[in-house]
Amino acid sequence: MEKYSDNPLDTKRRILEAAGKIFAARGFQGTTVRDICSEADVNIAAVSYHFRDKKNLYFDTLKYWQAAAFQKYPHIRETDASLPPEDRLRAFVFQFVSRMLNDGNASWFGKLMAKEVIEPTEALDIVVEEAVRPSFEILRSIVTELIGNVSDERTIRLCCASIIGQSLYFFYSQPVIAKLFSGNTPGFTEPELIADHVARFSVNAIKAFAIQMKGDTP
Amino acid sequence: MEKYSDNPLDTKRRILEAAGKIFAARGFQGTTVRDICSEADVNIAAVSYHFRDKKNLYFDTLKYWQAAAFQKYPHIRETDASLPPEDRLRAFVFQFVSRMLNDGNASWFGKLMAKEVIEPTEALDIVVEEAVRPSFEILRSIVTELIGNVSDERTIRLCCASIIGQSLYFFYSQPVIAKLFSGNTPGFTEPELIADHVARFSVNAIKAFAIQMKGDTP
DNA sequence: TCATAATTAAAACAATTGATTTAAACATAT
DNA sequence: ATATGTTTAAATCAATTGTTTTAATTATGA
Repeated sequence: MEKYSDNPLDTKRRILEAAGKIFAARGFQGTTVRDICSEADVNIAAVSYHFRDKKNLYFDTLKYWQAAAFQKYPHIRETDASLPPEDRLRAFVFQFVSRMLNDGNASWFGKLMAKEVIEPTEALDIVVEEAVRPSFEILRSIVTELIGNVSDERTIRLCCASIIGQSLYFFYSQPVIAKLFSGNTPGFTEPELIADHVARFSVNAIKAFAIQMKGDTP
Repeated sequence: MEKYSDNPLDTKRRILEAAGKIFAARGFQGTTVRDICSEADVNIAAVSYHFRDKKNLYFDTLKYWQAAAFQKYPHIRETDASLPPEDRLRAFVFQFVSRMLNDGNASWFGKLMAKEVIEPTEALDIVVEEAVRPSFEILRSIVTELIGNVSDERTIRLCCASIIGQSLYFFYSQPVIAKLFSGNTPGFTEPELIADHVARFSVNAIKAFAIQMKGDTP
């Protein structure tokens, strides 16, 4: 048969790569370790040996691809704080959407995350604490600056949710949108165009909020 | 053991009820026919007898609960066209969110739909054509009226997507939001409050759009 | 070179699952 | 009431799946 891998780490990594692809496509339940091992071109026993069991492999896969996604599309930097909040919001949405929509491997984290949100397992904690919360805190600071100091915590949170919700929709619903518009979907797939729209839409909304609230509490 | 059902239709319906609950909770792959039959308190063979196989049962379950959800929360009526578009948008979002968030059985359709969107099967067609498209058309007419006749089709679609995206987020992300805010989530679970926020946020955004576009094409 | 540990291959196991089979229980009509 | 077709019960099948076992292969170090 085949020769052993040149690098002992190679087998482990090949499994993680294959697992990302297949878990992302079919979910935890829909994936068999045989599928993964076949895709990775390794023996079935390698999963038990390197990862103990399927569930642990799933955890490690999630962490592996989360790291990959955030390495390619890191959180927007603190130094960007000099920019006006409108620009920072657009940059945030762009990073957020790119991290998931990015063609190829990096998008596997987004798909894994989506499945985890819709049908949570014990791994939801990882997703929330290491991906959702950091993003949310950054967004919160942008929205807070944008809306001014006239607003309460609840309003800020709702506005953040509105922005995240829009951003996610363009990712989640790709198959639905394709069917709905018969594939004619200009502006629904390119991260730049999505970011432009979501940022503009949301800035408009929040600025009007700010004006309305200033009127409420003169 | 138990006596037979009083009504011969009872068995079939009991299976559909149980299937809705369990498919919604665990997805197609994560559900076993034994689980469903146990929950429905019927014999395993009843599934083959009444629904041919598991896949067909899943289809019928989807249709059954879709009908139930739309019976309880129908599309907003044409007669509402007399209302201003702001009010109609709020009513739309309220119906849309209630249809999914509604506690108890009716929410099963929303959960089934969410899973179908994230991990599509052959049943995605049913979801898009019978649930998504009709809703989208209604929303489109509201947004068109709201934004005025100065806008192009693409902008209208993007605004519709922003509204649907927000609405869905408050449903999809209940588990994430609960973790993120440690269960302290006022305004994130009640359909009325969600509808208030989403409608206000979106009306603000769209009206500003309308003004900006009027400036673009004088 | 040889011994020891690490890694992989191949086969097998035990449990689960979708589906079927066979016989019994039921309802309905004549 | 009896016959006929319908529905359910219980057992069984065949295939799949996660995991383990055993043996072979490779790398490493004295």
